[in-house]
Amino acid sequence: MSVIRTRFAPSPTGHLHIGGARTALFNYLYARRHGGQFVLRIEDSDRERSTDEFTLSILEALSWLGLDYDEGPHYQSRRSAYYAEVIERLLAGGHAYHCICTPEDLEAKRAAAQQQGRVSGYDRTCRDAGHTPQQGRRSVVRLKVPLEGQTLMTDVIRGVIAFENRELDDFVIVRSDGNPMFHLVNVADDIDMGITHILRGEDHITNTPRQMQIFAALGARPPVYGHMPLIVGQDRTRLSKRHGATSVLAYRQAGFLPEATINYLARLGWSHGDQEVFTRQELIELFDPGDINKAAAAWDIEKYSWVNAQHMRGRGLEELTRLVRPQLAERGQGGCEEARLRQAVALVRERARTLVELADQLEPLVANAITYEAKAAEKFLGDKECSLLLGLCERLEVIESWEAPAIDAAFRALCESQAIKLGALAQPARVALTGGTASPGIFELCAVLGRERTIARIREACTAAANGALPLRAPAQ
RNA sequence: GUCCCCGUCGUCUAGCCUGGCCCAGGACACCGGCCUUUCACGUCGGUAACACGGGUUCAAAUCCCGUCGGGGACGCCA
Repeated sequence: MSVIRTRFAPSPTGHLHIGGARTALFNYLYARRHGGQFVLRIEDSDRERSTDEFTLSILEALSWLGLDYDEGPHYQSRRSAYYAEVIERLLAGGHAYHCICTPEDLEAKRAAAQQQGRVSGYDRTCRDAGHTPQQGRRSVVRLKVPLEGQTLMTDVIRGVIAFENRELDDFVIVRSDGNPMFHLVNVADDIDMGITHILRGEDHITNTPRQMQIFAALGARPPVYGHMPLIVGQDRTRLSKRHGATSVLAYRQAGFLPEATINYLARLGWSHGDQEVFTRQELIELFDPGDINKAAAAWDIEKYSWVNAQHMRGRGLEELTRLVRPQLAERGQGGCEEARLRQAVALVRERARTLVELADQLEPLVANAITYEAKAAEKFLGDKECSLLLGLCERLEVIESWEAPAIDAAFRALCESQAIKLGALAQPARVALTGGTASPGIFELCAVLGRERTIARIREACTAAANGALPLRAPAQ
């Protein structure tokens, strides 16, 4: 049994998107699962649309996801000599021919064919014309696909799929400018790089028989194919910007962890019994293309968030603190001392699903100045509440050890003396300290904030409220 | 239009190949109870699906046929 080799072959015409990331992931998992190799190949054969910027972005996204490759990146733009050789072989072997039909002619024929309900492919005008390249005449090279018979593809996900060869047209493999095209370079490279298995999107199903014809013409054995279901939006149409971010790196920005991302991506179309949360190692051990589903899967940010929360829980306090720092820094709150930040993280970690949410909740705990939700302030920072809060401050000042139990006791003592429920004091205190009505437990909150800060913030809030000078913020949605 | 793929709760899915254990299981979301100083977390419970129609069979989500619906591909893009 030879070594399994898979590949990811993105075209650098955009950032790595969700679908591409899952393709890369499955090929990576399959290679790792079987002790094979995972090859990265940049398909930049479209010089017009490929850019270095996108290549770098794709590389960065793969690195963030931890999809490390054993070989590459290979760049198609640097392999012209090899392709020229392959083209020559096809031409010499009578498997390809020069075609001098003009784009305008083809356009007209296509339109006519579609209108009449015929196969809209090339009508093979030049197939047996024996044209040779000539000075001053533009020609493309087409593959000579058999006119009869079938091309059978065995798909590991869908079983055998049969295509009538007459439905395949003599597609272009070399442009008139001499540059080889997708089908040709894709297959030529898969042969040269010894690729044994290809998992790719369902949108390639109809490309596969064409590519298999190139393998046949070159006398090479095609790899094992598996066509994965597409990832679609909630409305079941192809995923696009209007369904939310499609770029993987945008989700890093949104505070998702790479482990959670590959976990969720893997579960889109693949499953292992009832298990929902997987570590990278588990995915490698359990992945089997035979378990991939056939129907398209809808992208669901809610479930992704839940998976992310699960993975955040698996992280240690120290690591979570390290991960959230950049998020805080972006808001100008990166300077918090380590010990205090760590305490704050411990306090809010259970209530955040992403690093961004974590930073949101951390802000009142680490920032020097906060803003207030108008509605909350109006309801909980009236004169009556403020006098209560000022009374609280007096009690807080004399607490011996500034820790949650003692703070708890001070709150309760005041409530008892005023014959009010704890909530009647805790809620105003919460609003004064965080600017909103939702937060971690108030005693722990005070403890992390520190005595000075707690008392100062309450007093400032009361003064500002009395003067109608509270800095307001837009309500959280 | 032609070719190809797909069709289990709103969503991700288990089950389908090897019919009975499935008046269909889990998860997200949603609704309600508990916990509680708020919001979360947690916990307990609930609503909710085999696209439709024919077969085959003692028995079908599972096998066969058809219908309908959705998606993809039809480029000198990849």
